[in-house]
Amino acid sequence: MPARSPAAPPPLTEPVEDYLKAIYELETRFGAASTSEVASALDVAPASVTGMIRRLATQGFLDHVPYKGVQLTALGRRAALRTLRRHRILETYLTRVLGYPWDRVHDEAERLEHAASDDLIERMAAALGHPTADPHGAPIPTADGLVDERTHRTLADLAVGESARMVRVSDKDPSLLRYLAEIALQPGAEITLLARAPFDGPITLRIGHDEPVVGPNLAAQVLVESMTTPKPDSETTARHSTGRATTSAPASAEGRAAGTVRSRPRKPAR
Amino acid sequence: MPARSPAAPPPLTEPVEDYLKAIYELETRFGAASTSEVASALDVAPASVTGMIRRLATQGFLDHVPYKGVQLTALGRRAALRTLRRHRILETYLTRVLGYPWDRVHDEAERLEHAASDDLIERMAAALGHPTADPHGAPIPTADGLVDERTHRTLADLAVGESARMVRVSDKDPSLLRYLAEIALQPGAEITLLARAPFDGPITLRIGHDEPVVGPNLAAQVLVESMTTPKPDSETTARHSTGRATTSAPASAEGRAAGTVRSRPRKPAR
DNA sequence: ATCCTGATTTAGCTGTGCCTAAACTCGTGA
DNA sequence: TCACGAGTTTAGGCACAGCTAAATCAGGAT
Repeated sequence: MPARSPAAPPPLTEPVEDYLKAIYELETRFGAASTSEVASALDVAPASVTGMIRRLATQGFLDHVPYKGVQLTALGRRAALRTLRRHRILETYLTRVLGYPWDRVHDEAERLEHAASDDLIERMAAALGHPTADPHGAPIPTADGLVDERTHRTLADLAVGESARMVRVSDKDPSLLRYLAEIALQPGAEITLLARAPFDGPITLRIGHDEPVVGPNLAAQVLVESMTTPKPDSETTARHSTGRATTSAPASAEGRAAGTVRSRPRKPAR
Repeated sequence: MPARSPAAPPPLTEPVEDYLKAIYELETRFGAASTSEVASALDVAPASVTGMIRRLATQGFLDHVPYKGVQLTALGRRAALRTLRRHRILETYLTRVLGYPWDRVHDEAERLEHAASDDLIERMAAALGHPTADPHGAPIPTADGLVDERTHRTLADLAVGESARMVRVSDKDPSLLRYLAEIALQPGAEITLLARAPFDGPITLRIGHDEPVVGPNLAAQVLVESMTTPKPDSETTARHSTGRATTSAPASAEGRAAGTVRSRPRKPAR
């Protein structure tokens, strides 16, 4: 066996990849990740997260300010994006090539992402024509770590009468995904918000010829974009042209001086 | 999350699957597996094998007679065959669908076999038309644990002038596989032994229009079968018809009474 | 019959990654 | 201003799967 090329980094363990990925996702959603958020994302005890975070910090994957939170370094972000790329390419492959329903790809990809080689992932990507979004609309990072980091409005933000195109939904809740498929609310779908009952009540949509009524809870999970372009491409196919994949690296420009952690812009603790 | 169906066995860990698979392969080759054979197959220290074997024995996967050897129980054999099925279907899929060269599928399958769900494996098998042999000619166990356990002669056993069809070679040595591909010595190939130099010397073959000369060492690793059938199918494709997959279970009929281990039929220790 | 040697097992230890229980911090509400 | 509680961290353990070194066993050679 050839003794691993010069400066090859030791491969990350499965839990390490999971932690980095989860922290990345929390960071992009909230601006920072707290111990308990990571704990509940990974379904482990908070004390376990503290331990793992200490190790990851000493290995240079993240900065940790005790009692404050955690933030990925460039190294950690690169590792997280690599895992995310694998996950999303796997999901796309399983759906498009092997006929998996979109509510069942997450768990499978979750396990395969740690076992697949870069070579395999790139072969799958090539077989798919280098897709830029997974079946749930999540952008696929490029091999050198660039992602489309645009944020989107949710279905709940639409005004009455407004139309939009469905962009994305989380891949983590199978029953939600099954329901969305039932009412044809999938990436690319055109939606018009017909009515909204008062007091955070149910929302009536038009999707094709159907007029499903959904709760505000569900609506808040569905990301949409305004329909400036007439109809770029509706199916889950190709999607080369849509000009995704912009930058990601410049996170270095902001508060990263030795452990600075920006407070997350969320509703106050209670 | 649904609380796992009634009597679902806890999933096996990756090392456990590796041990069972390795022991199965040693058993079919030698009739029994010794601690040191397992150790060198898995590239771990013999002491580690002793420890793992004890655990596997208490869990009912194998019978262990201290200082003598180890033999799989029906439970252990089923687990081993399940892993073997995954491995070989993965190898076949990677080769046929994703264009992997046959010398690089082993490592990839080795990792994926622990991560892929039964569902994924069966989808791949279906996409391949339920293959019965992998790219190296190894028989693929069926989902309910039946394998073609026929043993074969090796290329080294052929008489001068005899013809045969190449059946199988181990998937574990990439450089050997690359060389075999170079001289077109792959499953299905028709071979005639033209000459054999004395004193265990090199062997001259005819394969198509070429006449490669190979060492006895190599020849002993290549399994062949006589060409009774005129020419069933030569390529690595299909291979439905070849009537593989017979029984496997009846291993119970022989020396399995509480730890009986048949001594292996090999050349005496020195 | 005994001894030697190689194979095997035991003993004791390591690092991961998880756990619970207990101690500590921080920011807030009174 | 200070105490409370939610959120974190520390302390102490456990299971897994590996290691080395030392002890033990089996079986062939003397």
